Amino acid sequence: MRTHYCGELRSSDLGAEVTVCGWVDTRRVHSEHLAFIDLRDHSGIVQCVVDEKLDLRSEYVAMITGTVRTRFEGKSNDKLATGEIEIGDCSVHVLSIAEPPPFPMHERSEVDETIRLRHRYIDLRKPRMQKNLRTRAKVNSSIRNAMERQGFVEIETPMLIASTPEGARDFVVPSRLHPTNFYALPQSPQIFKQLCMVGGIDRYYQIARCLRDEDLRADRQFEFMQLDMEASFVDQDDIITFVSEAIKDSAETVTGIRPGEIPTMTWQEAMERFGSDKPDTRFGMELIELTHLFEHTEAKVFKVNCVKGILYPEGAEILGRNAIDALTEKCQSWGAKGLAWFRVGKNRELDGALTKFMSADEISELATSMEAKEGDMIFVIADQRRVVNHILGLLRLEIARPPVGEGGLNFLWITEFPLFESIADSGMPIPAHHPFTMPHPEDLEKLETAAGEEFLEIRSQAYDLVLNGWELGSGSVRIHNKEIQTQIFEILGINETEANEKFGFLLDAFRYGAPPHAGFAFGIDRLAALLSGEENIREVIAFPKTQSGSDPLTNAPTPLSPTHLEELGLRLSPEAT
RNA sequence: GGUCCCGUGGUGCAGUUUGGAGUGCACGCCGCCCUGUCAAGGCGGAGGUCGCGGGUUCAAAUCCCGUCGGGACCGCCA
Repeated sequence: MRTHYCGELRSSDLGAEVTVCGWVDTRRVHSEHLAFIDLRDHSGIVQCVVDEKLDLRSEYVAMITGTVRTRFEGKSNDKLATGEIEIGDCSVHVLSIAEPPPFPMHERSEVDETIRLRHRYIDLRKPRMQKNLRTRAKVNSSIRNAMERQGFVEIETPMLIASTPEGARDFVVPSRLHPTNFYALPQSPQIFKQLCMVGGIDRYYQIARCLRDEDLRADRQFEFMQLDMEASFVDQDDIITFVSEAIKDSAETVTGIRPGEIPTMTWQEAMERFGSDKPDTRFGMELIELTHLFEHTEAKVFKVNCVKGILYPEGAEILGRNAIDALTEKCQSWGAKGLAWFRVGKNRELDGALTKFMSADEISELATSMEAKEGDMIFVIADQRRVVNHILGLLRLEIARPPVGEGGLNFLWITEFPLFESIADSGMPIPAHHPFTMPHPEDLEKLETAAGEEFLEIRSQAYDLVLNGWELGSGSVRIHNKEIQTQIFEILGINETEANEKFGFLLDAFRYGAPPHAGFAFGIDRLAALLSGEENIREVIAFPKTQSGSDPLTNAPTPLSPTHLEELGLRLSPEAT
């Protein structure tokens, strides 16, 4: 139908007879003898000059044929890429009329997201969504290229699988042919990709849809896409190299700048310095160790096994009493007992509610340790080390996190995650990743001797990729050795029968010759969002769900008809209805 | 499971603190005028269950309770 896209016409097209198709953006009607119609497609906008009487309204779909010509002297518009030219002598075919859109098409004001989602097909026409979805497509494409180039083979894995007990809550699908039985939708292709390794695929990848029935957030939807990969006869460094290549390629494709070498930090260091396993390293304000200052303190609140602080530069001037109270309440809601704060005055004198319980030495050493300057604010948390790091990590973000799109792209590998995340009441450790994660080689001995809390010190060969404080993805070297696997199951309190019930087919597969293998997966929605300068992954998803998991466009989820339920052998409980 | 914020013509907002007539702004919409605009301009007009329910009050957009929807976060997401 068309000869050109609207946004592509330039002075070099002068004199050409062109046909463009698109939606009527703004129109400036002077009379029945002169009207300016801005026609829009995904490429941009072009001004069409119409000199006949036409009823062309906002969002009408039109095909316009005319001649490209320069605009009148001094009438060019430098805000438009096509601003030098216009299409004159236009003949217009209205292809579809349109009701007025339910929200403004210009992007000068934010529109309520529910309304955008209810009419997503209109929202998608806007430059923002056009740009974001095309950025996302570039990310997908460059990831595919990078993986193919590195010898990875794209394998598709099933969506209807068996539910496994570990991990996130499954979405389930009732089986018509096997009443009383259910499929689960995959939380990830984890087990299948390991089976691919046993199957000699050597290097597997997939841009995979994953589903988890957990509460939604700005960076979490029920369904999301991951670059999922696994490789045989490789170690952690190989995986980091493979994934870094794909990440750098996609960032370069979008931004035009290739990121430098991605730094690595151990989990331990991340927790101590940033209070998070996904530190946002775009800004400092690191956690400072203060425990040793208060070994002999009289101040009750500091008589605990860990005291740390953060320094908010010029915070004393920025934060009033109300703001401090609000931060204190936040910290308490996160699980802190309280928040100690000190305003820094002249000569590093400290002013705060707790100074009267502290010795002069403690006060001056606190100010010195924090490298405080006049006008700064010191925040201190005292508690169990885990709690202190966690709360200060959250507080640091609350106070000083830069907006998305500022501070560059700080990719970061976090390595040496602990093998176990906590100890259950039963005394059994709970795995931090999954039970096939290979322990750190230096900690294999500890695995045999550890008891109680000591288990938490055992490191694993699990690693995360972080970008600007978002967890992009995680992976690990897997256990392929039967002895170690048995040992892990023993520690976790999973006996052979139970192990076979839960992961039988994987363990079966491993009996027939499993290569050493390792893998990774990272979230494409999150990567695409951050590369698009969006702080919400819904902005890079064509048809996302709301925080409560509903879709204002299709009204999903909806009830099933009684017939439908009956066919599936399902009956709704009275409490649920 | 929990904390916090928002809900006012089609859209975005002000009004809520301190109760007093659906009061206001911008955009959009409809009609008329207008031959160089580009967020066109001028004149006129239509459009409201102040999310919903209950309570307090002579009187509720405003105060109280509940509820629904949306958003941010904690928990959760091996």
